[in-house]
Amino acid sequence: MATMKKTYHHGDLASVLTQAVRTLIERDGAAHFSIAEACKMAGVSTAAPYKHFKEKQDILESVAKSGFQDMTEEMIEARDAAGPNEAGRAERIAAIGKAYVGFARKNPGAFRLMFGSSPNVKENDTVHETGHRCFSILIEEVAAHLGMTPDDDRTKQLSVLLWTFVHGAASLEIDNDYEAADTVIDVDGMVDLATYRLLNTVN
Amino acid sequence: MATMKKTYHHGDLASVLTQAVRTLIERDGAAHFSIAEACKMAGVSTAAPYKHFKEKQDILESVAKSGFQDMTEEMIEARDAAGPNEAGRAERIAAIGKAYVGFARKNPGAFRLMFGSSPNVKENDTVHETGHRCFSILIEEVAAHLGMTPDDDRTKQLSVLLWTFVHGAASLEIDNDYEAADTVIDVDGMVDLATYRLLNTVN
DNA sequence: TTGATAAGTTAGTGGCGCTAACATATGTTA
DNA sequence: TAACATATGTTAGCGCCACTAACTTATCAA
Repeated sequence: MATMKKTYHHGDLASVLTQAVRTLIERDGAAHFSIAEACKMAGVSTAAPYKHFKEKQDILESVAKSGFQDMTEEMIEARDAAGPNEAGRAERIAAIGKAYVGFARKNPGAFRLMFGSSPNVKENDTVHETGHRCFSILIEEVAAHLGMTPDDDRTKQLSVLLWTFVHGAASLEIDNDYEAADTVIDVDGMVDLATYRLLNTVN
Repeated sequence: MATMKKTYHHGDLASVLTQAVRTLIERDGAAHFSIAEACKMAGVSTAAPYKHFKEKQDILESVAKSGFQDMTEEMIEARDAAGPNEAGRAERIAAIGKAYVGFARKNPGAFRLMFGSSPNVKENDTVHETGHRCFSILIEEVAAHLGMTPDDDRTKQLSVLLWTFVHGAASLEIDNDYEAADTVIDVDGMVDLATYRLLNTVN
């Protein structure tokens, strides 16, 4: 399928369109990209997408899902590169946080789409599930750190605390809001520091 | 001006439109509201706004500015209600953080507009300045807490650390992302806890 | 070979942001 | 008070967009 050309049928339009949209989202933002332009990039008419997606929203959900998959991969990779999870070591958790911010830095448009609510792509079941699996990477690591189960509410509460910080860091960085602080900001260093302080013993 | 009616000239269209847009932004998001609908609400033709604003973006900047003013007021009020700023007390700083989250909760559309970047309203000088003044509320409180000047970089760095957390909390809450954690979350309580832990001694 | 279906096309609709040309109200000055 | 300049409305229309209807062509299975 990938090598088909010059046929009346495109061959793999759904995934080509998803990729084109992802590119446009990084350029224009999820709110302002146009399907029409993605069609030009893919070399098809503006009506073609509607054979694969019911509406614009569906394409965005497809993009969000692929974003969550990429983010999960990058978090796992960063975690594994950070050494073992031993008592008192916060490096693996901090590495997950820095991967989270790193993903946002590289894919700001996708990041806003994945976590924003206009459009709200999270009500789609598969997007929701993919996002949930992404969050569970952090949950598992915090559970191991605390010596508790992933289901324990103390595990969840601490994970949410950590998530909140890195989400703020990612958001403020990609939206250029740190500029208001009039000082040089080392976001990764902040994540290290905040992880250490927020983990500080059990609640 | 406020009581004029039935005249050919509207009287106060700019501020009526700004208010209509702010209402629509809360309903549809800053990306999806339409000027046309705001015109219907104000009872004027779709061309009328362009006598007061060069383009859609200008109306959004007007909305963002009024949002920052409201947020600043609410932060000041919450801070003053939290008692004196004495050594070891973090209540005033936490109160500012909770007011930040509270503003976002009550005005999610305006909040996203103020801190988001699509559309980017912060390049407008007066918006930028109003936002800067808002941030300085926190800076001053942290400076007093540390016994340092607002200009000291340690003051700024710690302020940014605190801001990052509350911004994450506000964003995740209004975008319904905490749902992924599958547990009850007390955001205000989290802000208290995080403020205490992040303040913990000097960097 | 054929016939159902998948996946393209063109043409068109209604809504949008925005502009041009025009109309009317307001306020200043002779 | 008359008349002009300017501010602030109007209608009409452009080009772009999401999306649909009706049609055409390719693919695959019987």
